Amino acid sequence: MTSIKDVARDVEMSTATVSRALRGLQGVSEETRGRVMESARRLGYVPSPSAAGLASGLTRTVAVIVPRVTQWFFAAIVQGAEEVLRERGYDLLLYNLAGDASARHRVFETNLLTKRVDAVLVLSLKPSPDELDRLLRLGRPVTIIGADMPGWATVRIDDHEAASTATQHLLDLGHRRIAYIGGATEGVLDFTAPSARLAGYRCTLERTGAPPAPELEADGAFTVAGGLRAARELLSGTDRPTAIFAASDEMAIGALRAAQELGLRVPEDVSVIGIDDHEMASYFDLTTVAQPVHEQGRVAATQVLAALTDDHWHPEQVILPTELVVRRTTAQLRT
Amino acid sequence: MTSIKDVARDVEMSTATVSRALRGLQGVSEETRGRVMESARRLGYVPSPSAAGLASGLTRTVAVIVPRVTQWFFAAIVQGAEEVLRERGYDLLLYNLAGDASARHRVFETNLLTKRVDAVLVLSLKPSPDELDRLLRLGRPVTIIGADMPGWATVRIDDHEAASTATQHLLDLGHRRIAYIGGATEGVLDFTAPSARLAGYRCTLERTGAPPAPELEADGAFTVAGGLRAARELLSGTDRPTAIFAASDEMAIGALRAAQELGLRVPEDVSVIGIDDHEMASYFDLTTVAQPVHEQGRVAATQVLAALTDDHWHPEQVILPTELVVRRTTAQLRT
DNA sequence: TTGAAAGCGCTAACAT
DNA sequence: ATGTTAGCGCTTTCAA
Repeated sequence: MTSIKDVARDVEMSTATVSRALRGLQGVSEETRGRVMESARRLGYVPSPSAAGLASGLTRTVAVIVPRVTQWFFAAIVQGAEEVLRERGYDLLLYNLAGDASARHRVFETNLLTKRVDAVLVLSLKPSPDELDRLLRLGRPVTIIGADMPGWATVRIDDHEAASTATQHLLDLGHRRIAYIGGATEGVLDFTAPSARLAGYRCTLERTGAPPAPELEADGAFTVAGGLRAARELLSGTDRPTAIFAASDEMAIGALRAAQELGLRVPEDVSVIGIDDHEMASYFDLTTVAQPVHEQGRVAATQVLAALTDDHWHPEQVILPTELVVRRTTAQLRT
Repeated sequence: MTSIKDVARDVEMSTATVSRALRGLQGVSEETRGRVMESARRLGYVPSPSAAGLASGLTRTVAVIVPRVTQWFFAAIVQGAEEVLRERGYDLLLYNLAGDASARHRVFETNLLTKRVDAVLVLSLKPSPDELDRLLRLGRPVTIIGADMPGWATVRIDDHEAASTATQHLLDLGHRRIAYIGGATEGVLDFTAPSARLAGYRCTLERTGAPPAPELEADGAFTVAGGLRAARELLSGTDRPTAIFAASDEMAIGALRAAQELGLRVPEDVSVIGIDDHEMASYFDLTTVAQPVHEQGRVAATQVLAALTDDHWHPEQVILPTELVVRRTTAQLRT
């Protein structure tokens, strides 16, 4: 393996100069840089990240902690983050918790990340106080995506508002019995969105004078299967809701399925709206409140990289806009 | 930052012994190991992967090169691989090409990976001869998933057979005008599955005496949108096919959509079958040839780790079984 | 603009 | 079972 030393010998210069030339630092004459680059190429020089990391304390690697890569939403954020990291020459270390508490424990509790990454991106997880403490002690930039964590750098949408938009859309269509399918407001993969969305739903309903009814609120675990189960329950009782607001498109898709199973037509018999604008949403004709998923990944990555370079940077809370996308699963209430 | 040296000083032993104790090597008395562990914990010792990597030449990191994480199929494989890597204490470096030729170039051409990872997993990509050459010169275990590359360690399904199963299912239902939606057999994100599946389709048709008709073969680019476009075309002509076999579930979902747009009922007017058993397949009632996606990731990861530890290991070609899953998008031909 | 030299934190070969 | 001793390949003062 040819090292910086071989190149130095080849161009008859010190390794220090070669290192500087290779990294594009200033204070190297153009002629020298040219000779170094040429020699490096000719000798097939490949830098050693381990050696650079050991010497500089920087790894040019960012950890991304994700609840489940198999969920389109998370994968899209990862993709966004990867793009900007790659552009800037950073590598992405993926930690997929996949609903596994021990995986979560391993990533947060052991100081696994300490000397391994320059920054951390946490997706849609609400770290516990203890976990936050460990993240803080990493002494590295951390950005949290999709959760509201005051004092931390975050990138998210206004979940309360998004839920409000969805609920209001149904109200505007004349619906009054509006069910809500959400998710546990705490647990292994908890984040702050579920509670904010639930609150947005309740608030908006209350403004109409209609008090939220507990029997209209169900847990769909933010999965298609969960949404299916929840909607089955909601729709099979007597006095069923005329509309369902699911806090995620996947749950909404489950709800569509439940309606179909029960012989209910959408939107004639029941309207359904979700949040996300999932890649499959348009194929289900799903009305939804779209959020810029991919973009959240890009912004978060940009943010940690800025923290890494800017001398005095301080945590920022970015809130990205959402937009109501009306398709064909919501319609005027039939009287 | 406390290092191995601090622990050595604390327990009054050499760094070599501490290193051995920490790594669980044999040749360390139980008493010593205990004291070292206790001291390490007490001092808040965190190992430095860079230092270990530099000294040992091993990074305990595996690169996973994926066409697009946002596609469920790839994400599921990544998840499978991540599980076994994590169990064994390896980290996963994600390289997402996302249809970007320059990203592909960057990963393969520059020797980015050389001193960075211990092994490489390549998903559903057919490396060019030049790329294969570079992979080979990494001198590291490489496993290719979803492509048929003789001489290399691979994990995949029998694509020819899977396509045959799907086609035969349609034939068994009485269909004769069976269209095929596949994907380019070369390009930036090419792999060997498209051609094998096309061949399986053609072969099976030929056995019935029906020569494959070029006008029944379309390109759906392995995406929902592509499948939609292709099926629109196929279904709007005169003498339209009575069944469509899409080489992936996503394209099949697009085909379902096209049928719906054109006012055709599935399966009464047209049968549709896919390959994969995508997580959304059951919600579309899609008949498909299921493949063990997650498992392919696990097997591939297990394979490279074995290559890393076994003294004399040689590349193996693992073929995982597929299974016809009949749902409600295929039915007997109506005469 | 360049060089000398120390050292980042660990592993591994060789001793004992 | 434990210690000694070289590095691994790079970055980073400090000097020139």
